[in-house]
Amino acid sequence: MANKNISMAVIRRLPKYYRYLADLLARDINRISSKELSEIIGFTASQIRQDLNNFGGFGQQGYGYNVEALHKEIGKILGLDKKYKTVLIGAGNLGQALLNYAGFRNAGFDIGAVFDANPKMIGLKIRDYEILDSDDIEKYVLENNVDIAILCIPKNGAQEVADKLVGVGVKGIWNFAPIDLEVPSDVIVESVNLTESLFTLSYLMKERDDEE
Amino acid sequence: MANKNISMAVIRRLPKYYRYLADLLARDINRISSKELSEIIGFTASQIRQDLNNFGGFGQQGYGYNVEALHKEIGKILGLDKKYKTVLIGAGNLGQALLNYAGFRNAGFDIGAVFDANPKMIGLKIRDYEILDSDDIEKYVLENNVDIAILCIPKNGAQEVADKLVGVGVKGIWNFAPIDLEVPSDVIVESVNLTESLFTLSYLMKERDDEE
DNA sequence: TAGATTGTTAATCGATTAACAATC
DNA sequence: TAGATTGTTAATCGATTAACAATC
Repeated sequence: MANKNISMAVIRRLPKYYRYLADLLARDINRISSKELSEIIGFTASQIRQDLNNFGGFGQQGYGYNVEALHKEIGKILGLDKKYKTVLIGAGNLGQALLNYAGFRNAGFDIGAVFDANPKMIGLKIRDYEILDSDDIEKYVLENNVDIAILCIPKNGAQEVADKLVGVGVKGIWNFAPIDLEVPSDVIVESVNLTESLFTLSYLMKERDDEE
Repeated sequence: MANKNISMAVIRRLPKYYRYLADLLARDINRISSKELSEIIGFTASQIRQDLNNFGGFGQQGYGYNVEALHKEIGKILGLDKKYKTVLIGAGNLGQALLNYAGFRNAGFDIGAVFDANPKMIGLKIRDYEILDSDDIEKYVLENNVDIAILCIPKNGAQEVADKLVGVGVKGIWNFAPIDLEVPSDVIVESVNLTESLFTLSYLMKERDDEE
């Protein structure tokens, strides 16, 4: 066991630090204080120092932080140097959008195969991937030691697919199905729920209109 | 001004209540206590009662909550009965995936037009929509009183497009570009950042592996 | 009525912010 | 050295949980 329980609030700020530091690097800025970073990222300087100190003392009194070094450190903290064998399940529009998404390679997620349950899709090629039959997922996962599955399937059936995946050793799921998957505690689920995001926008728009 | 400042934490739980109540309705369950709901949704009964009481006393002592009535109330709180004129900007894979996404109609977001900057895309038809030239967005927004824009374009240029949209009166943006848009305080931005979600998954996987 | 469960106040917990000694 | 800024402790703020009187 490595880390003293880092809270989710902190974890979800890390990608933001990483992104803003990359922007600074691109602008050839190689030194930044928590105060300056605070002004561009919108967190308090105090919070920034607290957050970073969860993982180590990356700064230097009187100087601030070295942008390149800090960026690299946060990349390591995020585990972007690790490689994970990944499969994509569901080759509909959203699945295809994700397949075209360059972010995977940067994050070390190597998509090995794409599956779909629709007979009309099986055998088609998208982006170098021949779409495989969903019935063969378990076999593939076992033979290829797949770590992570990206789930782009409808709500119905998502839990069953997740159960199957967990049964053959998948340890992480990036879930786009609008459902809260139930998995054992050693399996990680990170969900992107478009409906919840849209409903939140709806709420905020209504609240905005009420304030007039 | 209507509501005494509801915290974001509460707001982001509302869609989840709405979804679980819909599930209960579909199973013909028409009465539920905070304790029972707690067991299926995973929040404490106390939190559920606190959350709901921000908006009114929807329950009845000794009885619990009427599922159908509560579902309807939360729908109203979320503003799902309101209609918003919407445009989709960026007709790439993700844009197309969203266009096929049925959720919009339920949430009252009526997509009136689809835009893209790529000359090869302009004029093509997807799902009854002829893709229009991004150069004509401002004109369209003004003429049609568009309320909300869905932004499915790359990071570069996203801020400029947002500026344009705000300039012609757009009041809400559902943002899929991996950037923190800067907008006036009366404009709502709800972002879905896939990279941040993926990086969070990466962190949690690494943390999980460290614990072995 | 007795039992159940809410609405709401009070207590606790955790996260954010402020402050400042340490130190580069 | 003097000035700047971190790392870290203490204070504050806000969100969650517990408790219970009100009441259906």
